[in-house]
Amino acid sequence: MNKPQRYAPKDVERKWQRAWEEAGIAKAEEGSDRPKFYVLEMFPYPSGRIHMGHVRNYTLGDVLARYKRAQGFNVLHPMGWDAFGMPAENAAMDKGVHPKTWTYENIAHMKGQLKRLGFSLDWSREFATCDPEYYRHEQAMFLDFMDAGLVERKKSLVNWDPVDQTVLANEQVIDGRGWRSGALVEKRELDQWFLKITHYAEDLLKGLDELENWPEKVKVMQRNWIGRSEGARFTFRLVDEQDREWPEPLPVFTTRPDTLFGASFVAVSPDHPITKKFAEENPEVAAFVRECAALGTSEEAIEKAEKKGIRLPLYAVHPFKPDVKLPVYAANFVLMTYGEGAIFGCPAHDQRDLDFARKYDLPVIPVVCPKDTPPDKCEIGDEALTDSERDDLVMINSEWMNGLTPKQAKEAAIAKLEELGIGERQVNYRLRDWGVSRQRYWGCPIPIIHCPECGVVKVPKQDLPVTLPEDVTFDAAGNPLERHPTWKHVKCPQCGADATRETDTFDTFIDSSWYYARFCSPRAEEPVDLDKAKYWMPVDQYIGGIEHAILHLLYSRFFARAMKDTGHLHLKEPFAALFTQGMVVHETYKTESGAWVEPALVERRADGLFHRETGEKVIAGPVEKMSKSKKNVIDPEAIVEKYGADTARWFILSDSPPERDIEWTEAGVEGAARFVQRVWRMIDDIASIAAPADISAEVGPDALALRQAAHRALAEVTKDIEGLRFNRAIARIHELVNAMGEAQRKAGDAPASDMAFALREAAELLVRMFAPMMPHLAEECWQRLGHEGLLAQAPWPEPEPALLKQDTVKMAVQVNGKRRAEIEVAKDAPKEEIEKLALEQEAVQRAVGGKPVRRVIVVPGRIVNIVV
RNA sequence: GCGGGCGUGGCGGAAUUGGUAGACGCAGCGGACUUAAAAUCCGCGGGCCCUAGCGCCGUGGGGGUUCAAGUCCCCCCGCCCGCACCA
Repeated sequence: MNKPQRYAPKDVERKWQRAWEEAGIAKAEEGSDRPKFYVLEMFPYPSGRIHMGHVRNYTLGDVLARYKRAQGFNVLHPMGWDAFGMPAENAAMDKGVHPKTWTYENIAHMKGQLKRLGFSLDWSREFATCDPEYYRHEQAMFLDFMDAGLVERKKSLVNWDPVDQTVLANEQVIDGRGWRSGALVEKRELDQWFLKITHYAEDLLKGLDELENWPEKVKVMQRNWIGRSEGARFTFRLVDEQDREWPEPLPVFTTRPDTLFGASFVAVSPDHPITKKFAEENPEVAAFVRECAALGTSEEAIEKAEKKGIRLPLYAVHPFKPDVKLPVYAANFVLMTYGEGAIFGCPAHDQRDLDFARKYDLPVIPVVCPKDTPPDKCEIGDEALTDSERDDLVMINSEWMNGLTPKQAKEAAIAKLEELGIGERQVNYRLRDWGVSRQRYWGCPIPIIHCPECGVVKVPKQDLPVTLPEDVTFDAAGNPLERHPTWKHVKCPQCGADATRETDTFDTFIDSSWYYARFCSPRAEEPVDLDKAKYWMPVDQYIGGIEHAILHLLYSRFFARAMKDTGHLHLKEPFAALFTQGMVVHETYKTESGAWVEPALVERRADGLFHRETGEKVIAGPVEKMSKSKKNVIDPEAIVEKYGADTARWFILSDSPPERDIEWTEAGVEGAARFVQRVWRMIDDIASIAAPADISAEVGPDALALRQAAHRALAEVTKDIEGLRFNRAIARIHELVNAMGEAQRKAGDAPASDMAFALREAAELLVRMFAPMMPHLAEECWQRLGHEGLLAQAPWPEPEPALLKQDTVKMAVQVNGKRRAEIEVAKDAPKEEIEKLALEQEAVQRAVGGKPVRRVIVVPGRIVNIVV
């Protein structure tokens, strides 16, 4: 046998990548009548370099894309760039690079990295969201959304960074300070654009039930986020301390109208108009409002804040008992943004109300009581009785509702409120409208002009896109669009008067809320070519990180609905199946002085870990998500350089199921690299054996066993890929390679013709089944095996049914549930025969020990259990 | 607090509908080859025991259902994630 050459991934991979590109293997076919499969991974932000999370994400998608292609599907597997966002502006401020330059350079670099990983992406459909050619459609759709009543402009409180002169997202406020400037963040009221996602609250909630191939976890998170609750809205009559009627009645929302007879106070939000009114004339109320506002910024403060309130000189008249007047408070735990910003307090049956009542010495009147407790014994201590669904509860102290269950009482109370004409049944949602205005440069300009005469005017569609000016500066705080000398000064398209452009840009989440649809027709004159979308949409498999469980995925579902209602799309649910992959994690390292050390600088010696350069002792810390701050980052480019793309792909698919976190280890990668070499040697070896093209001669037992192993592995791997269980598929492939190695060894240098055939057949099947995971190695092996043409274009093999059938099966024999022997029987052997054979076993006889056999359970193909 | 998930060797993880627990990989140990090393190949590998067996125990803990439980039911413990004053 000639000495096999080491497989050299670097040259080989480049060669096949070029071949694939020339053959256009990844190009989705237009106008095809084949069934389609749209596999999409969340597109990356072009931060500069790809990271291991990308490698995992895109490898998962690529395996599926290649597999589906081989299965005969017309596969759409596109890639683009989520290219607007803050880091580009930060780079501009830090390094003086223009955001556009920075972004497009990053894209070019990362595209090269993705290509070197061998992902079969249809690059002809590529776009970046910062291309005017992309965002002009976003602007056009926004105008259509306006016409459809899905856009609103209103004042809203924002986090304002006084140093950077910009609005911050909640996530960018850390302990009340701006994450970049460190300045104390202020609440400011600004005019903002909103998309009315609440219009679809019910539909977004209901739609979740249809998404069978979404993780339950994500659906639950979205359900909670939408936060539907059923209850009643009604109004209190208010009177002042002189018993004079207050001009405006006070609306409140409650989910517990059944507990109305237990009400002992009414509370409004510190931001409520009533509170504000009293704050104007009463300094104590004003102080209280300020105190609450100050507390509002830090999340921890909210968590631990004590229930606090201040009396307002008002009383609320109980709707069912006109002679009862409830004191009105402004209270810190009542949110202006939910419901009506006002509540009635029923201390006996709500924990917050109870805490509040104990503090201010308000009555606690139980109105719900367990059936078996006498009403006069029903007392509330420090814990409110909040249950209302239990059937063993009855209403007490509630006049005409006494004796009803809380459930019945809810209905009765609502009916009464309706009869009195002061309230009705209402459904409330936690979901708020989506504020999309950002005071930033590097985003999609909002296509609006403010005219002193005409007010808000839409930019006419023929004037789109409103493009970003490129001659901007980043040397001052604030929005560069705001201070640009000319950009914002325009004539009103309606009356021609001097007017100003909207200088806010869109939240970048808008960009990613419809890109999946654009990929169907990336160069269309319309946002989406409906004919194309009708073929390609929905995305059959969407893959990405769990961190987008709510925002991106909910916004996308909203956008699809809004697009449908404005004629830009034909369906409501863009992603038929969702897969959320786990993170790539790595051990962390620190020196004894506490400095983080990157893995590349850690040297493993017999007596511990040491810093490669300084020689310091290094301590291994917990395994955590790769992050720059902890320096536990492995650069994919270095891995590809050292081991090749296939090794990286193989390792990241091995061991851990894709939905779980995977630990990146040097040893693991080495193992994957060894496997690549082993496979190559084996294929090279088998390729040099002359094998018959057909097998008409007698097949011996060894050859048959190998054939069966290969075909079974194929069947298993096919199932596993189909179910995205790539770690299992890989285990099956390892098993086949082990079996082949054994057969090879047994057969020696000159195998008989039946074995030669079996080896070659196994080799070909092996190569074809790992091809989606290690496509370069597969092509090289395919060629070595004498094939012409690309494996990437070959169909998926099918196992021969005859070889999947087993003639005999091994069955365990248990006595009283304990395994005592194993028998081999014909697969279709009758139960009686199996039973007889089992009882004949020596070990079984010993275990039975002459005791009478009470029962024998035979599960054909699985087990025999003898009960004595 | 509410909701979701998880708990299996030294580690990552397999295990069909309840049917031989620990597939496969990593690390480890032993051996072959070699002057030596690397590479490669082969083998071993849950725990316990002065009883080494035809033994006993074993999937976070306790109980239950069953001929049979990692898997189903009840209770408890621990960990991870999400939401959190939502009336």
